[in-house]
Amino acid sequence: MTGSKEKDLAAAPGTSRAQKDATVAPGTGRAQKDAAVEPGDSPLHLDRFIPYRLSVLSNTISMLIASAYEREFGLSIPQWRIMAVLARYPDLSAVEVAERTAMDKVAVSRAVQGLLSSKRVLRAYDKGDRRRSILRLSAAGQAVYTRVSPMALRYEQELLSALSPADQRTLDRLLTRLMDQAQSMQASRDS
Amino acid sequence: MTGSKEKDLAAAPGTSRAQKDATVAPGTGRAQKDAAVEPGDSPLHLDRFIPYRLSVLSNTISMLIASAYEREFGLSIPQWRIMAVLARYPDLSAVEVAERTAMDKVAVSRAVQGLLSSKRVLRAYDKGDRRRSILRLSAAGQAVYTRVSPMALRYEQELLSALSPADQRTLDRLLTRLMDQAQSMQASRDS
DNA sequence: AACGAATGGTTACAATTGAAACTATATCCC
DNA sequence: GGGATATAGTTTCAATTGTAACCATTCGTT
Repeated sequence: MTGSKEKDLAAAPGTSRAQKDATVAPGTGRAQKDAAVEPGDSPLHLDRFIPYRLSVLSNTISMLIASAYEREFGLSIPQWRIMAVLARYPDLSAVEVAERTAMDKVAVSRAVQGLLSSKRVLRAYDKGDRRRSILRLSAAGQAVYTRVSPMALRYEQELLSALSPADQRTLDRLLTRLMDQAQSMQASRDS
Repeated sequence: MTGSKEKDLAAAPGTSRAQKDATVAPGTGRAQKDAAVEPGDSPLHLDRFIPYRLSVLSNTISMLIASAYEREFGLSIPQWRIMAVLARYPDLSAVEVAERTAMDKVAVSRAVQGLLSSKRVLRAYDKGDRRRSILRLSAAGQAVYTRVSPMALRYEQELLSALSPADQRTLDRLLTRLMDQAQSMQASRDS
């Protein structure tokens, strides 16, 4: 079936060959490849699309940081988030942790199980409401946290060092605004 | 086993009960809950941590938009990305698509299979190199794209409408800088 | 007190994703 | 020409994640 099926698609002359470079820097002289579509013809360009760029940026950063404390402490992102919130607010229940970490309760349950078995979190149950758990870092968990958190903050600082202090403050403000807007869009959809 | 195990953890007086509100607005007068930890005692506060905020923001937006074109066109995020890039650059191979969509080749392979079976993408093979595929939108795929992309752009606009035009330009600039920095951090780690 | 609804949390199962192995073709080098 | 090596893409298997169902307990109502 290699016979004659390709021809209608392998149309553009000089298309198939060429191209050794991975990034295809624009403006390299020969611009034949994209001949069929004028830039601007297509209304949406992925590289300019803010949701896409946010997603790629966020994934890049998360993987960068996560791989560091995964490698060094065997912590997953959910586990690390839980430790961070328990470090500041001990004795939260699982749902309270979920609210503060933007995770759902299933994710919290699973991550807590991991933290329990690695003995980094202790769990008790509320006397007055025996459904509620009461979570806090163990001494070992505290110790891990005091080593992980400076590392995380260093990564953040290194990232932000690409921005002037003024731009850093602006970023903070823009993120807050965008988050508010995103939440209101979500709320209006769910209404 | 409900006997006496909880006591060592359910320590803080008045801790277990109380708390009806989900968000625990700071500065509500009674600040007993967090008694054990002074704010500032813990070096890292998740709500202020840029990588965390980026992640939550990005996920919120992605889910918001994705659920729309999933519901209306049965498109997943990877499929939608591929269509967007093929709309602008027809006749790319799978790895070229991967490069332009920040996806790996396995993800592209799977998404392309979906797009092939829904007849929204056509695949041919390069005459000169029979490993290379040549992908482009079908007429039906084009038609879907011309309906999806304005929708995506409307979402983006609605999101950005929370920012002044000047702030929108600033956001663009900051995202570029941060992405460059993230990539250079990644590169220096892999080195 | 007793029944139905709500809440906290876990479990089970399906769908998605990631990593490694694999097939097929092409290139390099002798 | 013929083996080693690289590249394009798919498949396979394991791990992660999402969704729904599920206990247990508590609350609200009568």
